[in-house]
Amino acid sequence: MPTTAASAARQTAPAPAPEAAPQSPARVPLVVILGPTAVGKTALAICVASALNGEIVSADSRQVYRHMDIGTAKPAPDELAAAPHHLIDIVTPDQHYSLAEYQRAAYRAIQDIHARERLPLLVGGTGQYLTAVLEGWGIPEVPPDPSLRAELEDFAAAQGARALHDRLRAVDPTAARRIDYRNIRRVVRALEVSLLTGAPISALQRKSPPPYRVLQIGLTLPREALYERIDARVDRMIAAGLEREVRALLDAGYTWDCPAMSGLGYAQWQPHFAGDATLDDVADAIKRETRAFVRRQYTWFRGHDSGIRWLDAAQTAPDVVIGMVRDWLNDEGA
RNA sequence: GCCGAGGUAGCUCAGUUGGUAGAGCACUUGACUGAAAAUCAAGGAGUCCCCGGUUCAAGUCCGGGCCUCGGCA
Repeated sequence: MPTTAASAARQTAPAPAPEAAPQSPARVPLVVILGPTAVGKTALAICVASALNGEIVSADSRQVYRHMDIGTAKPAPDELAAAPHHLIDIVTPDQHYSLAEYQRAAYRAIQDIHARERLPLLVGGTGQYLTAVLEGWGIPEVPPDPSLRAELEDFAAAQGARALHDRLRAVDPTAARRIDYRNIRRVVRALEVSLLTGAPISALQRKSPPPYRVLQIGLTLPREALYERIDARVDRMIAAGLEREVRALLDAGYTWDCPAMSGLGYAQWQPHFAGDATLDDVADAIKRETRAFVRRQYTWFRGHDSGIRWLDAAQTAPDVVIGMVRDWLNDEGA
């Protein structure tokens, strides 16, 4: 059971090793390993963590869910055991998890690791999560209000997306200008903040960067090679029993409208279980949508690149990265 | 061999009474502050199977050819 292995790994608190311990208490060193899905971040991060007394803080919006192991490409039990991991398997698939909760948990995990005199590694492909942590986004303190959201969505369905957007423009013209009226989800969120606080969301969005000294390593591959890796990985997931995993989730009572079920590798099974798609259709859909997803990831990284050192995953041995991180740690204070 | 259907964007197809082509998906790109593996937007792309004919004008009509699929032999 991967869940147990993960829990065990999380609870293990290895003895501090002074070798890589940061000397400056004021500035927490943070190594970030980011990149598109399937590029090989997990394996690299574990090598670096093992070599440099590190602990991994996952920045993956899907690996937070328990019982979703194959489809989220969660680290295997032996990988979880090889280095402490945080923010994996922390909620059930029917729970709503959010950016704000992630950001808080990530800051706490990074502080804790630093307090243990170990090296925090922030590793993942969820660009928004990474950026919110690194840039210190001040996320408006307005938790989602499901009934208000439903009400606003119904309004859009009845009156049209334009009418909903008009309501936003009336209370928050700045946000209205930035959000496409057809993107109902974002219009709803902006309105939600306005209606619940009386303040426009655009006025509440601030940044206060955390006191970290950051090394960002971006792992990348040529598009074609990455697509091939994705196709192979999807085939492997299916061979490893992805269908069984999805069925088990449904049998456990989790429904298609659970937030976790919208993820790649899960949502694509719905037509198959309804009898409208073959297994090949499902595999094709997962591959196709994963390829589209990596393009979105690159768009995010390109637009939020504050000094990412990009490395070709096929041409960079883990030792090279370990050396790079070690040099960077030794440069501290220089 | 005969009968029928069809050959239009990478794929599946739509193209109204003839006026030099569209849709979905793919592909590429962009947005993104409590659903983000979500959600939304933009863009490039086609010798309309080939040859000939009718016409001011043919993806569209006529003739011939090639190819694919189905049925019958």
